[in-house]
Amino acid sequence: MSSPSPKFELFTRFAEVGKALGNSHRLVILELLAQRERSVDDLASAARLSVANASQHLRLMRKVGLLVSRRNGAHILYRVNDPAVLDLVAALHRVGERNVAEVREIVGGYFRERDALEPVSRQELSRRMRDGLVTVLDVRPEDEFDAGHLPQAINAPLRELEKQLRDLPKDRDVVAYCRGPYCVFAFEAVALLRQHGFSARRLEDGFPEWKASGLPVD
Amino acid sequence: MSSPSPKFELFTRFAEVGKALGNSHRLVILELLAQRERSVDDLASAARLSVANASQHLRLMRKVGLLVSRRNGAHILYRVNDPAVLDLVAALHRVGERNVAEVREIVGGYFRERDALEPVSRQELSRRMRDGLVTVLDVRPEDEFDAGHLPQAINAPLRELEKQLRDLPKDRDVVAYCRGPYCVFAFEAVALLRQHGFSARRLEDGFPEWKASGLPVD
DNA sequence: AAACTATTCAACATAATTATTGAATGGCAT
DNA sequence: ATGCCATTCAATAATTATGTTGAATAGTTT
Repeated sequence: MSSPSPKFELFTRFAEVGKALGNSHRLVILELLAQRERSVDDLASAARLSVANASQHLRLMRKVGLLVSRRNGAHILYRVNDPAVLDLVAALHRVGERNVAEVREIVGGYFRERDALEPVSRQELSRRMRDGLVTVLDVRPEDEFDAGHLPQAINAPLRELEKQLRDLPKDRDVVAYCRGPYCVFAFEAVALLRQHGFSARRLEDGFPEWKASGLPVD
Repeated sequence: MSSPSPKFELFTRFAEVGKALGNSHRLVILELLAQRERSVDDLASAARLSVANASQHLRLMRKVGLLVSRRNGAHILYRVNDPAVLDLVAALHRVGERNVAEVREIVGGYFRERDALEPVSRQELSRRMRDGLVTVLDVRPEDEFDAGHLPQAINAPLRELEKQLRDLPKDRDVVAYCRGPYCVFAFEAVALLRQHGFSARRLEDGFPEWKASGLPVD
């Protein structure tokens, strides 16, 4: 344990990964990239960052192994390549959610009031989909839907959801999902659906978690 | 997503947890506290930090929910209270190990050369312990052993291992473990045991992982 | 080859983190 | 109460992170 031991150097590398997770903009980018591959300027506008700044964040995350990139024509596309990264982000969210007092307030004050009912678990939704008893609604933007979604899911981005309501069968429960457990789209969609008389709940988390757990995707 | 949305604030909290993981000294402290509860000055000397500095690191980790503390007489004792934190640290190590190129070099250059054989998995060790075919060696310091260890394990801190060698049966395999997958003690112990003619391997990870996976402890 | 475009780099100002020092707090024991 | 000890706080200096700007690069398209 004297001077920089090999073990301490390892821990220094691990700490670099931690540092890379230590910025909210980067966590937003990570969530976006958990949905699908995206180019730098695409990400920059989605995360409301300058291109140069987004590029720097991306470079850092690639350096510590959270992301990989490839060239496609004029664009450089980044993505999350390692399922272990999704585990890591999920674990981070879990600890954050459970333990940070202020987070509890935000979760309680904003999210819970829009979702009196408990969310649906992946297993439960999977079972009810087999029985054909449920309408599955993907409320993410169309591009993310196209890059992969739950089987039988209907894409209904929030802005267009109101128009699509008439096409949904009223006699079936609706389960809405989006990017992940803290994605506001699903909460808003459930609120809107209930206003219009639907029996609606949200999936406990989002598409990346569904896919990572080995359940089928289209 | 306009201005500080509730979701972005949540991500800011998550990022604070990430930041707390973004320092190698704090990761060392976390590993120590994954073994057992410890006081501030105890930790400070174990991690080779000043007391004031250790106190600051501990306060930060407590703030974001990685640690909790309680008073015991004149001392304040810190510990890891939430199993989700162990998951998080494990996920961090996994990503770091898999993806950071320099880590691979360190692992390859230092650890692997001391451990030609593959480590033993928890399941394998558990099975062989049931069959009574193996000597289990806990090479952590005595205080950590006393706070909890694998059933039937013999405590042999590295410094005393050489003296204890004569008491170990030579006809049985030895499996050594310590604090976690990157704890040097187990590597050193295996090297020493092999020098003395034992058939020795190390457990793939350490005591906290064993305990967290629900296996029995003494 | 030239013009174009997406991305990265470099330099900078600002802000945050880190470790140190020494002082302050607040239980505990005499 | 008084002194003692472990811990925390406050102030500081050095280091590192962040986001902007504008320029450089490198690959594509015309």
